[in-house]
Amino acid sequence: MATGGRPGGEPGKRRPTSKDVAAAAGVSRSAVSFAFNDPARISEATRERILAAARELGYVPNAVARMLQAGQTKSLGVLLPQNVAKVMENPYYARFLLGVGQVCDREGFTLLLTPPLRDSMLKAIPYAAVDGFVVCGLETDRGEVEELRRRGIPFVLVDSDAAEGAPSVDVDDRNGAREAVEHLLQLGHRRIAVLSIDPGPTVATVGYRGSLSRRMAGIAEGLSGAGMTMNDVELLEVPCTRAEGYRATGAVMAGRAPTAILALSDVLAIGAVDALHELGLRVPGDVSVTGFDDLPEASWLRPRLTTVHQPIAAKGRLAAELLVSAVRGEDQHPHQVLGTALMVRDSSGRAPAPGGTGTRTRR
Amino acid sequence: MATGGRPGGEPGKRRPTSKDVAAAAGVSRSAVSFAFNDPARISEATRERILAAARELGYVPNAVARMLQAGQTKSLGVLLPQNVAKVMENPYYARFLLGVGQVCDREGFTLLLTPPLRDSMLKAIPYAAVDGFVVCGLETDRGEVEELRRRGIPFVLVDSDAAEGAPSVDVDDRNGAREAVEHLLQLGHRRIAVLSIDPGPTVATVGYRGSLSRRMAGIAEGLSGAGMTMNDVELLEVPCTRAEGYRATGAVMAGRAPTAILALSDVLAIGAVDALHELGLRVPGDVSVTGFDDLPEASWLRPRLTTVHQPIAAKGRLAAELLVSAVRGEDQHPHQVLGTALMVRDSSGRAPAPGGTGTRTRR
DNA sequence: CTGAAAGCGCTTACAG
DNA sequence: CTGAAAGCGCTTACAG
Repeated sequence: MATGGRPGGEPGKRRPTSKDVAAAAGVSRSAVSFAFNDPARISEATRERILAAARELGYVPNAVARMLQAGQTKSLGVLLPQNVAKVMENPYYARFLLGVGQVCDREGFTLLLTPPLRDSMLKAIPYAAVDGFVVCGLETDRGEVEELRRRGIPFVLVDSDAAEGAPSVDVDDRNGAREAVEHLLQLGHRRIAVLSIDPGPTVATVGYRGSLSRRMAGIAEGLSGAGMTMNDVELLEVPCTRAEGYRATGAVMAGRAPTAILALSDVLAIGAVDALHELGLRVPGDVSVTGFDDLPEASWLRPRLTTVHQPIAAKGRLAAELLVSAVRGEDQHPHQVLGTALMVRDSSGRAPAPGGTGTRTRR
Repeated sequence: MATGGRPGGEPGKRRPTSKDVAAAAGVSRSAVSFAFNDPARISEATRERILAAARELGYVPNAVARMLQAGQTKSLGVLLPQNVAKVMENPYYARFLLGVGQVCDREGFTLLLTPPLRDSMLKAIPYAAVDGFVVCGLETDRGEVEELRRRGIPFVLVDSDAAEGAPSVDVDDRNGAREAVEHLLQLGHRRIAVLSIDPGPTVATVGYRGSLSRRMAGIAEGLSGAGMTMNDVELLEVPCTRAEGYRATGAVMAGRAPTAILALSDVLAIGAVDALHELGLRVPGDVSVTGFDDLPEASWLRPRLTTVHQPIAAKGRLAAELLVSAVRGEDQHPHQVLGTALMVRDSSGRAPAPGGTGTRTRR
């Protein structure tokens, strides 16, 4: 429904209300309501008359009024860390929303996409007509979670830092990242570039947050097994798009030219592979590439991408299920962590002979 | 916000209302409202007291109540032809929603995804708290558009049959499909399979609708240039997923084995290419494949997909812009048609020597 | 079987 | 500068 007085189809016509229908059918507004919601309570004749009047006037009950009265919206909000366009550009979110959508479809909820308001995810809350929020990638400091909780609105945190007691769903980012590094190290790679996701401005003041911090920790852990530290890898941080992965890879290959690129998202890895091909380099012959996410696309590509699988849709599904429970006031199962797994495919291989860009064909 | 009494964070705590805040701060409810919406109207001391009380109680204004009173929701609905999970599985929609999202972000609207209710797109309308709808792929018969219009809710039709007077956005499907066929015919293909999107049950009773009907017409037109008709091609209709494209291609190659597959979506085409590779067939050496949409993925793949480009994001953007105009009661610019263009890339080539599966390597 | 009344939580002219 | 009152459009006990 639309609350606005101005219609699109027939300009100038105010949307009819139950009062209009009641008048047209010569009954009370309650009778109109019953005709729609509890047909058994009125005689068939009256009901037919009301429904006919409604059809005639183009009446449908106002959704907002109904929600206010019902005290529920039957709609779930997804509080996004970026604007809608950015999110939709990222296949990761399409997959995540698929999972959330499965639950919405099954439970009869509709799905509201809520981007930050004036750069704040929390500020968007009072403008969303929903029964609760799936909060994506909130860069939590305790304050924000506390604030969420104080408002008494059901919510589930995804890809954040687990805040004690707050229902949340994560994957084992640390383990996934560690496995990816170890894989590359085992293949003999020592000059590794980490193609990471731009953590935004807050990183300077508060350090890494959420999944990114766990992945960084996993990388450090993996490196330490080979006696290396984060200082021994080249770290690039870019927005999470194929184009940026492409661009950054061009830049890094023009410089210290690693033998392996460990990307923290498949989208970035895909851009990296393209850039390497464009430079006339073979993947994995000259440079190995690993991704993170295991998007469906990762195995469509040639070479098929070696990447860290995370159950994205399942994460969305679980988050939505926890949220629906919370909305219904059922018990909470606070902190859930789903597993990751390294998928070794074709984009990673042994490091080229040590010491050398020698054999490498540069266009 | 959430209207529900049951919070997720602190169970049992009723959400505070402006009345609670007013009581705590010792002022009237109007004062509370002013503190949030028109701070200049009250003294700084009072305002601070109110805001402090609100913070203390975890109060945020109820979005639904606010919408009801304002007569607008600042949110746009997308009326989907399928459930949310299905839609999110289709990269076409991700791209379309990207376009819609750009406008929402810019104009400060939030985006509600509304799947059909009991198989009816129209039935979902009275449950959506939005100012208007982008209606995707409605299988219009005049009745439904008429009903939409009578309800006085702003709407814009996308990928439907243009209904006179109803604002709508389409692409030139017919031309796109015709170009794809002509391209294959020019390359010498005569045994062509059309891998089409399952039109759903209504097709039996009312024939093809919307973009699908236009694409079919374009194909027929293209074929006629070579003295062929629809009877001379093999038509397969499957749900629009990569997996179904894969499956159908396996089936069709086991049968009459065309030299070209014209898919009516990139997702299907991608599945087709995979299936052909799996069968040990070369693309385009043994079989040519063309797609429709020109998803970003189409040019990531090897071979890069020959496909019909349609400006998906632009379509979403334009639809949302028209809708926002309608919501604001501005003038309508009814029927907009965006262009398509054949992108000839690497998945299509000359038909193999006529007459023969002879040279083909079958695993 | 039907109607008058209260109330969901907010905002906003209107008085003071 | 602040408060009491009406109203957004609906639903639902409660009387009749």
